[in-house]
Amino acid sequence: MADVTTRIVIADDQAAIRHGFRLVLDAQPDLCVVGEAADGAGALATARLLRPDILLADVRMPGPDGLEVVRQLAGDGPGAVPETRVIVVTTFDLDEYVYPALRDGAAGYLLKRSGPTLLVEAIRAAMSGEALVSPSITVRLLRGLTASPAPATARAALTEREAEVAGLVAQGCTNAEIAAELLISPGTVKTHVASAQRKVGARNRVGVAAWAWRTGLAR
Amino acid sequence: MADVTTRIVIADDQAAIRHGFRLVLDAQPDLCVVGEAADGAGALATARLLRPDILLADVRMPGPDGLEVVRQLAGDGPGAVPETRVIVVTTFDLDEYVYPALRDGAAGYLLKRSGPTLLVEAIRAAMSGEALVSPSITVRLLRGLTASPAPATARAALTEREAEVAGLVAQGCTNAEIAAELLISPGTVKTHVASAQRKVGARNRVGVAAWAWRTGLAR
DNA sequence: CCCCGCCTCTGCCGAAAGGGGGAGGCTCCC
DNA sequence: GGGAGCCTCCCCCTTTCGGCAGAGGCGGGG
Repeated sequence: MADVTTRIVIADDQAAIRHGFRLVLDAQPDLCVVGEAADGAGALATARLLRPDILLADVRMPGPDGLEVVRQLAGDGPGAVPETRVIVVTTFDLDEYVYPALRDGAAGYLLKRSGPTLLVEAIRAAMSGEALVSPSITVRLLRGLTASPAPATARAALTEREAEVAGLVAQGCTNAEIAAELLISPGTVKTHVASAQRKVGARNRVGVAAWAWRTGLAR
Repeated sequence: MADVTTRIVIADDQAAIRHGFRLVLDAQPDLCVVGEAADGAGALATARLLRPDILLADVRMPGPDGLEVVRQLAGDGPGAVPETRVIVVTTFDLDEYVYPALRDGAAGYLLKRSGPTLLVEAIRAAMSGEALVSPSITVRLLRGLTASPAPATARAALTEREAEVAGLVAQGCTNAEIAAELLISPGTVKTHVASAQRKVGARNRVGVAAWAWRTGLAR
C-alpha cells in the first residue's frame, strides 16, 4: 500500500499541549497535523469535516469528553467516522477512563508524559490497525486480567476442599471424575459442590464454574 | 533515584536474534547485555546466577519455553527471581501464548519484528514497573476485553445461535431458561448446546461454559 | 434446480445433577 | 467437656442433561 502522509487532528483544551504535539508530529516526515480543536464539540466537528487518519483526543475536555468522542466516532451511529482512529490521551494515569475508552473502540491510550517516542509509535500502531497502550496503564489492565478483583477475599468464603472441587467443576469434570481425582466418594463431591453453590450464590454447577473463572480460581 | 545501568540477559535459541538484540541494546548508554542463553534451562540458570534487571525470553525455546521461564522466575516458588522482570519475545503474533504469559507475570510481550524502538521502550517500561505489549497483540487483548467484536477465529466454529446459547450456558442458565430467553423450545436449546459441545470439544455444558469464559465470549 | 448448512422442533432413554435429610469422625477453641 | 466447623459418607426423590434418531422450513451457492 502507498505510504502516504498520515493526517492527524489534535484535540486538547490546553494550547501548549497541542503545540507540543504538533512540533513532535510535524517533525516526522510521514505525519502531518491537519487540524486542532480545543473542546469535545470542536473535536467531533473537525473529525467529521476533515476525516483524518488519527484523532488525538484528550480525556478531559470541555463539552463531550474524550470518551464521548470515541463512542461517537468509533460507533456505528450516524455521526461515526470509521476511517478515523481515535487515540485517547490523558495527563494522569490515575483516571479510570481506560477501560471504557478501550472497550468503546479507542485505538490507543496514552499518557502525555509518555514522551514523543511512544506518541509516534502509537500513531503508527493505530495506522496498522493495532493499538498501543501506555505501559503504566497496561500494567493496570494486566492486573485486572490477572489476579481478578479479590481472589483471597472471595475465595475465603469457600473451604479449601470446596475450592478444590469448584476448580475441577470449572474444568468440566463430573462428580464421579472429581471423586476419582480426589480419592473421595461421589456423594462427598456432591456435598462440596452443593456447599460451594450455596456460598457463591449459584443455582447450579455451571454457576460455580462461572464464579471460579471470574475470580481466577480456575483458568 | 540513581540511574545506574540496566543489566539485561537475552534468551533465544537463534544466535542471530541474540546478536541483533545485543547490538541494539548496547548502543543505549544506560543498557548493558550481561548474558545470553540459547534455551530455557540456560535462561533460568543465567537469570538465577546473574539476577539481571531484565530477561528477554523467547517464547519458543528448547527445554522450558518462555512461559515456563516466566512462571518460574515471576512466581513465588523456590526458584523465583523477583528482581528480574521477564519480557517475553516472540516471532509470530499468531501464537496463543499471550494470555498465559501476561497472566503469569510477564513484564511485557514483544514481537521480534516490532523494531528497536519498542524493544528499548519495553525495557524502560519494565524498569518502571510498567508493561509494554506489542500493539498488534494489544489489539487482540482488547478484543478479548471488549468481547463484543468476536475473536472471529475461535468463535467462528460456532454459529451465531450456538454462540448465543453458549453464552447463556456460561451464565448458568438451564436449557429451559435459555429457551424462555430466546423464545425457542427447550428441545432446540438442547440441539444447540449439543452442537456447541461437539464443536468446542467439551464433554458437557460446563465444558462449553469454560470455553466461553476462556475465549471471552462470556464475562 | 438441488444440495448443504442452519434453525427449528419432536420423541425416547439412561445418566447426571440437585435438593432434602441424617450421621460419624476429626480438629480447634472456649 | 462441649460446641463449631470441616470432611467424609449414606439414603431417597425429582429435575435436568446428554445421546440418539428423525424431520420440516429456509436460505445461499454450485
